[in-house]
Amino acid sequence: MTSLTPLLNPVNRSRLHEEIVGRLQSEIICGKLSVGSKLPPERVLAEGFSVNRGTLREALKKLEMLGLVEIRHGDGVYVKNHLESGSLDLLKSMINADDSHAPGLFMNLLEIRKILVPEMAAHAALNRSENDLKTIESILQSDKSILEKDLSLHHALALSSKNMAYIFILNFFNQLFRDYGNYYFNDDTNAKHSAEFHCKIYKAVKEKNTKNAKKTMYDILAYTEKQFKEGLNKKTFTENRGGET
Amino acid sequence: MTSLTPLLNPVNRSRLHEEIVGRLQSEIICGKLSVGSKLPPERVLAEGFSVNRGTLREALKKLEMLGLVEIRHGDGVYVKNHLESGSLDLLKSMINADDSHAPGLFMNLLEIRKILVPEMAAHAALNRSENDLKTIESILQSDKSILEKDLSLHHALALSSKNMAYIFILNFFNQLFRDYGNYYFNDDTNAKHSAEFHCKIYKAVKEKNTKNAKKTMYDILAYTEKQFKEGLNKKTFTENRGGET
DNA sequence: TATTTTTATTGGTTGAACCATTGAACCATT
DNA sequence: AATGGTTCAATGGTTCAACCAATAAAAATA
Repeated sequence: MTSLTPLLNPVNRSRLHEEIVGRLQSEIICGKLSVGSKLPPERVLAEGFSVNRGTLREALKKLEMLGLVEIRHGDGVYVKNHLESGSLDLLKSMINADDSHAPGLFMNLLEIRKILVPEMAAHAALNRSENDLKTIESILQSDKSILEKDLSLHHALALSSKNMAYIFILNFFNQLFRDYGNYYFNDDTNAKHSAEFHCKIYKAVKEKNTKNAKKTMYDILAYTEKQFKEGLNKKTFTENRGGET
Repeated sequence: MTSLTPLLNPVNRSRLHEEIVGRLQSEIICGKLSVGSKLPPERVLAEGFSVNRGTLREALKKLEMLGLVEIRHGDGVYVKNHLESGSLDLLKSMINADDSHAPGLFMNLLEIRKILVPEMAAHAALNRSENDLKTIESILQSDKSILEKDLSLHHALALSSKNMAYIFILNFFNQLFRDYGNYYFNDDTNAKHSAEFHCKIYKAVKEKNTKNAKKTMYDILAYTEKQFKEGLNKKTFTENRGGET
């Protein structure tokens, strides 16, 4: 199989409770369900959605984890203020669900990434072991796609930093870029820039040069941000998901 | 009620599926369940835990959201590499579950907070509206506890930054400090330091002085980090949770 | 009025079914 | 041998009908 499968997103075959999560999520976020108000009982909600109570409960459970509702045994389900209790996963959820706000939210994330990840690179350069270095080497020499290389490299740097918080936050970014990264890497100029970046950052980490690691990382992220910003003015956002190994 | 309820952790009245989440979570993280391996079928697992299948499913759903397993319809449930796919919520979960690693993980988070939140403060100073300023004022003049004031203030700054990513990441920190913050604020010297900080940051934001906002925030976070670091050498960590409005 | 007891509501759990998807084995065609 | 279609068993997804457990509100009691 060659590269004849350009934009085959994994078909959106939502499980039933996911559908319910999506609907309630948007109603909570847009304010139709006011903060602090009590939702109808599970039995009523289930009936309303024409769905079994167990299925509905799985949806509520997910909404609870996203920080959108609070479930109180014996009492009811209450709408929370997502601005006060929403989780990072909710942000991802919002990007995937709301086309009109997605570009802005995405740029918000790139902004933060630009602050955090260069610092991570510096820590990686400082704390990396010999094994970490070998791992990075083998990633760069592998025959994976440029996107996969990039994701793996970032992950390896997170591991090298020896800070679990970097690792988990980076997982969040990587999950996002696994969906939207091709929008960037499909451009040959961008791919070339990133390939150069891979070499530079490897060198900096090898030499334990924290300053260079930080600056190298910052430069590529700033470049990436610029490319996304320009691109997002032309096309709609969510149609850029997916495709190609 | 005065200060006679110092260390009453919210009684561990785990809902049944939470108990299961906890057990599977620790088995996955410690490596007893190897990455990529398939879990027994739901029906078997449920029997093993002496629990209904629906209950077990709610547990699996949560593990899926934490990035610990992948559920494939018609196939099975597979263990994922939490270092590659674990979410930020998992980090919180680990801190609450694993006493021996909690201090290290907590310090990891403080490290990142020290990088991110000063930048957020700068953005807040830059982008704050008149309304944002009034909100901050009323928070500082309220009669809430110093901890609650601190949490509210940070939230208000996040809102002022006009960057949704800051808001959601800050929610994460706030949820953590709602549990462990009293460990810091119960010390009068610390409380005094923070009260001064509140005034300083308010002034900086009012004047739209991004540099001062950033530095003021950095200073208090560095101080906080130092206090936690010293404190954690003396006592065990999780016994410091809780208590007191 | 304050406290205790009762009751109705509501989330949590259970058990037994059936539906939908997947992967593997098997078969047929080429 | 390789490809594509068919069947079948395993497994997650959903449904239904109960019952248990916690809560809040109402009623009874002191």
